[in-house]
Amino acid sequence: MKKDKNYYNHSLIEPKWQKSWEEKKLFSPDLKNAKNPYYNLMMFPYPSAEGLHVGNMYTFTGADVYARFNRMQGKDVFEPIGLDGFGIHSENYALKVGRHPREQAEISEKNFYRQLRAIGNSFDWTRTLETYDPNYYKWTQWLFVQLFKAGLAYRKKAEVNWCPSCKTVLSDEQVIVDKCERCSSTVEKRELEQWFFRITAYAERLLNNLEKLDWTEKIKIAQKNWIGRSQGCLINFQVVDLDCQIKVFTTRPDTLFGSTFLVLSPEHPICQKIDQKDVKDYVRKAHNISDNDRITEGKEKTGVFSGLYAINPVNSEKIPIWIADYVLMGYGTGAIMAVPAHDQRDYEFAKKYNLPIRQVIAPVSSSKYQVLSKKEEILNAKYVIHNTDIVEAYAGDGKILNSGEWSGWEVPKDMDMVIDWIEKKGFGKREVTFHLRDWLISRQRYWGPPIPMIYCKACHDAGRSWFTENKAALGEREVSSSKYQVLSKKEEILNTKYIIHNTEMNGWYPVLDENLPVLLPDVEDWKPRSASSARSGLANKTEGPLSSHPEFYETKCPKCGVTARRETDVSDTFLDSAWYFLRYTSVDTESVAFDRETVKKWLPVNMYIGGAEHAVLHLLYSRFITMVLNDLKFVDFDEPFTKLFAHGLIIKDGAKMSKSRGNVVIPDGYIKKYGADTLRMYLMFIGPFNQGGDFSDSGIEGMNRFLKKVWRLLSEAQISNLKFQISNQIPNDEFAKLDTKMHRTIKDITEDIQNFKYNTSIARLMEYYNVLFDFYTKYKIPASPAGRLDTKYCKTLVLLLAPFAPHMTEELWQRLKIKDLGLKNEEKNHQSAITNHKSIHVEAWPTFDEKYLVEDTVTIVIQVNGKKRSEFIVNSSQLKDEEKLKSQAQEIIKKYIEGKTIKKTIYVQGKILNFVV
RNA sequence: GCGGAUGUGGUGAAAUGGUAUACACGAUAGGUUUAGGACCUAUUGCCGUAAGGCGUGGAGGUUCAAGUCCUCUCAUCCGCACCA
Repeated sequence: MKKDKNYYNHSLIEPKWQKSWEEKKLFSPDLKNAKNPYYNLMMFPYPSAEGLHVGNMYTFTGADVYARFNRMQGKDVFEPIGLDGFGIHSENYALKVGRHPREQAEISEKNFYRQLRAIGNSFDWTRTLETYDPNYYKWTQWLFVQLFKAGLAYRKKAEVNWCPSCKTVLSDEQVIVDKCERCSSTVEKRELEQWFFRITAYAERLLNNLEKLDWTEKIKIAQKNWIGRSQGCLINFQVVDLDCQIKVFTTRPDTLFGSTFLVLSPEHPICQKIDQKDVKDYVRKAHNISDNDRITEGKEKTGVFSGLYAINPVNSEKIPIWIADYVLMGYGTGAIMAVPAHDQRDYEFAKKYNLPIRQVIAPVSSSKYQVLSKKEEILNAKYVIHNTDIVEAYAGDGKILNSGEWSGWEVPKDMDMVIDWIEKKGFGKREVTFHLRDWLISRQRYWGPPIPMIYCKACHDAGRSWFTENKAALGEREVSSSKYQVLSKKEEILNTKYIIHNTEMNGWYPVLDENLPVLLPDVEDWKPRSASSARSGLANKTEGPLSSHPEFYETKCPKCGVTARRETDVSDTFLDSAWYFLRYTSVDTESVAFDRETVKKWLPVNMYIGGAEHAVLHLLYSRFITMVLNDLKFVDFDEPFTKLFAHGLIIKDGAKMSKSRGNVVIPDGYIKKYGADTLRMYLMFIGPFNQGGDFSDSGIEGMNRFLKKVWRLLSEAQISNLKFQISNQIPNDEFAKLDTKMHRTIKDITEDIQNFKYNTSIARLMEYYNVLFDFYTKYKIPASPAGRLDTKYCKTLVLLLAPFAPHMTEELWQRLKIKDLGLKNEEKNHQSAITNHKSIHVEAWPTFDEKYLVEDTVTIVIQVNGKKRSEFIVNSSQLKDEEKLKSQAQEIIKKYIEGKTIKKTIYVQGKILNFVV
């Protein structure tokens, strides 16, 4: 490449400013005293070892443009960065390359921070954090203890998702259909005793708060669906000849008369008690197949008759109880009342097993549903109808029939009428059910914060637990959380998700605060172990690598002082990231997790930018943890992120970048060749920031060309002190045009950046450049670019460009401030000079004036019947003179309207003149 | 099945109900250059010599005027999924 004097040497200039900004702490706000705090946060990355790819760079740059824009608006912007380097994803990579996770973390950290510096973001480099740093995870463990003491962390034996490849349990949110979120292995079901966080206690609040959040709508919808609130009715069915009731949950209590059998999930407690071979076989078989197989086996329903009957409380009918795996234990009560006429699944089941079908809803006459309504005999049937011609269930509205005193009612929208009736009779009650389940927090892995809990067998045998000694504290908690209540023994059996403080908690004590952190020991055998090799201290078949290290787990009971055993599982990596935004404000404090005053000043986060893939993972967990901290009076807000913007995804060849696909694009090569500014702008130009796009390097040359053009226009080709002379040769209206264009550009770009429409912002910059270029080319003055730069037109260009191309604009800005520097220095020195002048990135963002937005002349389009036929230019002052414009226009388009009558004329001021003929 | 999104030139993509394709990429021609690159100029939705016509996945509708609003429909992508 030929290097003339005007050559923009990005490889010299970019590192120069990156170093300068960091050294001067230009982007490190004074957290205690900032007047105008603005917390601009991008979801922190987990440092994959290939390094930062352009997908990461895309999202970070997008967030950075926003931060820089706001900083120039006069806000004290805090844009921290850190690494989410604990957890399965990092450990799996370490496994792959055969390196110890700690060693790999060091390598990744170095590489990632190097890359993050090279992209030129305005990060606060004085306040970084890494989740695997003991100074950080000490407080992650502290947080766990807080949840435990609040009764929100508990152990229970439950059917959990087990990834055979990662050799650990997973939370519901980490199972995608039936595959592990990390390695895509099919997950298995295992009955294990595990630590859970009681996020379900916050289900209602997590749902209701959504309304007040200024978040991307689709994320709110995803959370809403995941929480999955449904309102309905709990109904008790007495089991015939047994002192036992079965509770079912239904959202359609109005169809109760049509319930002709009950169905239990194979995991339902009652099923375990039935001593009947076919039942036992079925239950065992159902247990052994994965959820996905249940679904994919053609959806053919299977089941078995339990031999038991129940009484339908509304009409005292004796109805059979069946067991079928289409009923899930994890939702509702694990038992349903089947209404085959009005539920498709029940219908299919009834058809297959020849069970009675009774219609109790008559479809409204306007309904598309024909099959039921045309059958007179069905409508008139009194009671049980076997195998009628009904071909599918009808789930819509209509009139209730065959239902005793309900017959003739319209199907009520909110079911209040029906539920009130049921409650009065006393065999059921109003109930709300959620899809959300408790957060399974333990992981049988190495690379995470050890769960800071201690199990003491002596205390266990004596029936002691932390709770037995702290009942009072806990009681308070129970009152403050509406949904959280201790159920009776009986309810526990039927409703396993609410098992609280039962014997499983006996013997458990949290590690004392002064003993935190529980350090993750440096062990050689850190790899996940197969179940068979696990040494069993507890009843668990499946434990993490730390369970082979007595020097780690052997400890003293905080209560009675005898030898006790530490928990050897580590916590889920999503716990690490559920509170990091708090820690950023207090990375240096050693006495608390976060400084309350600073947090109060800076949080909630003003703008959180991140990927939509975290809709039900990180974002839900962070909200939950914040609510807990709010309840425990550690923070005074209960939502962590006021605004959330979901950016798009950069894909490559139509697919998400991933190492398995081999389509990961690393930015380093592009940065080396074109510079970070070019790549930043290219990425931002691909499309709207919330849409992402396909990465191809075809357009990158063009963007580099644009930046070089700007540089050429404004850099000092010949060093000169010539001032810009306003020459008489230049007509005044040329300046008026420039002014209009400049103010228009400021307005458009300001609005576009606020809406994350970076692509059109850049387009406007290019247009503006083109106008300036034409102007300076046409008039060939001033003689020197240095003089050009010192005009408001060019300063504005540089300022507007600054958030996108921070390095080049800084260089230009500093040259402007030291115009004479070049006279004394060689070009080389010039490019490496750092000045003490105010950085462009803290200069004021240009403002526009409405009065300049009005143009002198306007083009009016002439249409005939809505079709464009011509146009003409009118002086703005004449726009109001409608009659004159009309006659002018008619003259112009004479040939189109000759011989026709004008029926109507529509004039849109300054835009369109439409003749209807 | 439910929910969300997206369909516009050769490509990435613009368009408060008001000139469809801004801004780029690519392509073609010319200039400049020892050559290549870079740079500059012009052209570039489709059909047509032209006049003109046709064009925003498809079919209707509302309107003086529809990419935009309404109804139906097709395709692709992404969530969730036997949720009672």
